[in-house]
Amino acid sequence: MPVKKKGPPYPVETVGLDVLEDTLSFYIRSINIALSRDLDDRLEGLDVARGTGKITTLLLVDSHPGIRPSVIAQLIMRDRSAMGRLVDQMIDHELITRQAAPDDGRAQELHITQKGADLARKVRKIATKQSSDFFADVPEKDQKRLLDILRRVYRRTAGLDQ
Amino acid sequence: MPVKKKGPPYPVETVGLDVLEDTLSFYIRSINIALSRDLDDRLEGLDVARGTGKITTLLLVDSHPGIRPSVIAQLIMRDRSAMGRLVDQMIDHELITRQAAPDDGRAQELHITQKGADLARKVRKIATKQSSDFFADVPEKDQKRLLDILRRVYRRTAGLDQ
DNA sequence: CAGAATAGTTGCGTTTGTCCACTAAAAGTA
DNA sequence: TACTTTTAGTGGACAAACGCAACTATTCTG
Repeated sequence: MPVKKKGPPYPVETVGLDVLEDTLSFYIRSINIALSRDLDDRLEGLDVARGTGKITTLLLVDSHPGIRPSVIAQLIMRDRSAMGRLVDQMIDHELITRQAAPDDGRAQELHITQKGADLARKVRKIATKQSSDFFADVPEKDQKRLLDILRRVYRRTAGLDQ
Repeated sequence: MPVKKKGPPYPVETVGLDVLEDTLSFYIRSINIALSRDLDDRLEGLDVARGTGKITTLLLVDSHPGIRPSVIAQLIMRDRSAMGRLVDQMIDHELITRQAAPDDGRAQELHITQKGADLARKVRKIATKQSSDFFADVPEKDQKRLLDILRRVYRRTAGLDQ
């Protein structure tokens, strides 16, 4: 007669996720957690840890000199107040500069600094490597597919299409 | 000679996302934001707003009577301390109960309450509907594919395979 | 029995984001 | 021109949530 093993009544590997098992939202949200942690680890001490916000802002300002905060805000799906703080922070770190827009007194234009440009180069490498490492197990073909689908969802959600 | 239009130097629709354009991480992280907001809206006042954590916990406790906090923690990718607080909160709301595990003095077993079970029923409906609404634009076939791929990534990340 | 590992708790600090109200400027309207 | 509405950005207050690290109590290993 086999001895009854100890251990939890429901070992992790065997637990069913109820309806979440088939829910895209659940997986996106869970993977997001792991993804963000992994990315943060790799950005250790780089003035740009935590959140998609800083990275995206840095890269956008670098590749679009004079871009406006409100435009970035929409792309990273944050409200203007959050965006403002983000900009403040990056200016403190001397990654970007802010100046009034010449043709619109309400708006600002953001520009990259030397330090920001240097960081942007590093961050590009890290971000792309991180993503490909993280999804390394996913077959090439599936990755492409995933990218296409998610890009579409993102663009629609951010209001970039139509 | 055409008059020079006002407006931002880089209108949102035309801004390229630099290397992020092809980075899975970026899309996952961005979509996650929209997804979470949408879900929170739909959970308005339901004792279970904010975070994948509460929903998953509720459903798991409901479908696995006696499940342990540490098992759930691993599935939702949180540390034990975060999980503990989550449990406290749900007990305060009288959604679940906690008791010592009979066979292991260190462990606990969680059980659903009537109120919790009722809520679980509602939440199942909301969560599945939310996900399918949100991804309604994605063709059925792509959704299946997405689900398969993401499920695999999740299971690997959460350490459920092997 | 001694040492290592596991489950859970608690305190601490940090960060992050959201809501709301407010200013200034520009655009629309008549 | 005068009036209204919309847009860009700022600042404060507030509320969570999360992770780390330290600590207790069990249990497992050898």
